[in-house]
Amino acid sequence: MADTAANRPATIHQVASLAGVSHTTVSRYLQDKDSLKPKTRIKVEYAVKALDYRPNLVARSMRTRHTNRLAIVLASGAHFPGRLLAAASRTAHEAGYQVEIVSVEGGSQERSARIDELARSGQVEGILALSPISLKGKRSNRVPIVVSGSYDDKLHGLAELADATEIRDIVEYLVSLGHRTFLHVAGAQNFASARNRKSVYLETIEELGLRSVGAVDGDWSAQSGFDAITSLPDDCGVTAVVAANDVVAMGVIRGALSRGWSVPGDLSVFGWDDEEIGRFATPSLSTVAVDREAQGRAAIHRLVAEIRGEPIPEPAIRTINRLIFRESTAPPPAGAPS
Amino acid sequence: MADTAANRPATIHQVASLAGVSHTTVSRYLQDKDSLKPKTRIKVEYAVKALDYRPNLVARSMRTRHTNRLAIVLASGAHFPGRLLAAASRTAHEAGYQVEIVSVEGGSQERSARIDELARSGQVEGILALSPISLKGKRSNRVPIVVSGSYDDKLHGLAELADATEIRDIVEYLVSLGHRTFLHVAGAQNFASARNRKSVYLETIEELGLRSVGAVDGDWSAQSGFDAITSLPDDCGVTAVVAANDVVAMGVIRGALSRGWSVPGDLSVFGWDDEEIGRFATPSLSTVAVDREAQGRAAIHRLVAEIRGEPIPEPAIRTINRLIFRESTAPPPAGAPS
DNA sequence: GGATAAAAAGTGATCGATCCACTTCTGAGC
DNA sequence: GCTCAGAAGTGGATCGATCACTTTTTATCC
Repeated sequence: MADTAANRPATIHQVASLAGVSHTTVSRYLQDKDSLKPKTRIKVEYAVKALDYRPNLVARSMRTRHTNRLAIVLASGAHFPGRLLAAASRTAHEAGYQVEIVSVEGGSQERSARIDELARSGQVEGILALSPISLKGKRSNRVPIVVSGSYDDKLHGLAELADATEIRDIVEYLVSLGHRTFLHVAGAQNFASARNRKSVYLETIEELGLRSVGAVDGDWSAQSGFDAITSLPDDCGVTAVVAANDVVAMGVIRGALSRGWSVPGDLSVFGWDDEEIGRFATPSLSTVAVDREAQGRAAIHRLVAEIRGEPIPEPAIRTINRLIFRESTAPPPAGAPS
Repeated sequence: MADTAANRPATIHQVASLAGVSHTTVSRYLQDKDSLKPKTRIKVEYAVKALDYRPNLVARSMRTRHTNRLAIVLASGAHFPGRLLAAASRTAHEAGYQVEIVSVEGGSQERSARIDELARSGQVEGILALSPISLKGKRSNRVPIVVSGSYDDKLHGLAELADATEIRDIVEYLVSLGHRTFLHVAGAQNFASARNRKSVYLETIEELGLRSVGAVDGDWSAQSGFDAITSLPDDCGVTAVVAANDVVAMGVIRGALSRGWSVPGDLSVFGWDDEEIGRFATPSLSTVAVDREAQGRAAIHRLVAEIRGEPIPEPAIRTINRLIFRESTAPPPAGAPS
């Protein structure tokens, strides 16, 4: 009906003139409906509805100098942390921000370049990086960047310690079953979570006086787990594997079967992430249930605090990762050295 | 050095005055570096570098009325189509668009509302929906919306027919092994891909004169596959299951084992998606390798064409889905009726 | 009823880019 | 020297909001 020649969306001025008020009044209405006299409010309300008016967010952003948008950056190709993102998204929403997920291809430096570009384009107010990035010295960034703790090491304390603790718990559990000789198939070493788990694994092995036949650097893939097992010498004596995550664990199990080792009869395998398939695989996977929702919430809270210049919240409620014991772990075979 | 009092990013005017040219010239430089005389270009180039100038994209968008941004919408809980997104992202980039992935919670109507909001906020120029949405009559949307064919039914021909064909191929393959009695565990029925597969399954059963003990509606989860199998009567005689995807197939297998049926000895199971874990599961999954990259590219091409008012590209190169035969399928047990 | 304060509404500038309609400068070719 | 075309400058207008002020209206109190 009231379309302009160009068929453009209605502007605040059109609303104002239809309502018989000034554009300022409409603007006030948009920000706080109660600051208007009831009679005026009704007029504006009517005009907004009649013209099907939606404020142009680009114009608003330009004037207010903030976009109310956050970006979450992750490496394309890497596993997609769906639950974390959902929680992060919801948390950001509650804080008044829109979230946009940017999947960046290429290596670490390419990603960093893209993040830098994003940071300075004026399009987002903060960035949460879920993939490892290398921000070299030159960063005079305009917006806060939070690198999630469970994926890199800038976010001390958020989830790192938790990661560490559980690896130790896993090893201790396996020891309690009788295992003495271990293997760790680590994740990609540019991820801090992978580095942390690996170093805690090594520490624990040393402190408890156990034997490790290696801590193999993988890339989070099932293939890397498979390769790690199939390339072991026959007489290595390993009876328990701590895998970087559930997918790697699946590869480890398949590799073990391919050499005639039964799981868990000859080899126990522990995963990480509690993915759906782990519960239904055969054998089902012992794993670590990670509170991804809490991680997502915490990361966004931290980011929002940085944006607003508020004190950074302490990760008071430590994320609680729960060990889940299923079929892939059992006591070692009788013949194993102890 | 040249920071303003407010420490704001440099504007085009500051660049112009440092370079000793007009702001118009700088603007020209930004759009086409070659339209400037070399001497002028160098001056501008220097000023841009010295001030570390980045054009304010918000201001630019406001004036040009386009944002060069696309949104890909997906349901927050659903499985994340990583490969498709990566390809879509890259393709969009090549066409000059930034991609933002919006993960929307809630049901179909909530999602549609969010998409509508997105469509009219003036923030994106096109939307690719990967989750089922119900755009009711009232859509007078400002921007094109493409709903991916493999996930819903607006995008005729992109992948629907392909979907259909492969289900038939699967059944025919199983028949060639000797199977006569089938079960289909379908995906969530608000997904067109799930509906298509189901109807092609039913058609094929009928046309080939086979027996189906049911086409159970699931929700893409392993649990739904597990439940479908465990709730079958003992004497149903089923020897082959066509699952909605690999995760469902895992659940089916686990369910079969839980009732003492061996896979593939007593029951053959076919999956869909060729996910990494399927290759390493035990038994490894027979499945359909889907060309997600091609789907992502095609969807973006179509969306960009709609945005630019160009003719919609025909899905000329049909996405080729390849059947992969692994351990989860074999001839039926000797005792099965034929 | 009039003074006064508070609330409501209006006016015009502003954000940082592009676009427009000109004018002016520069240099090559004849 | 003249013409002509391309490059560059000039000075605004424009996009659609918000915001700092100013002005008008309303409410309150004596």
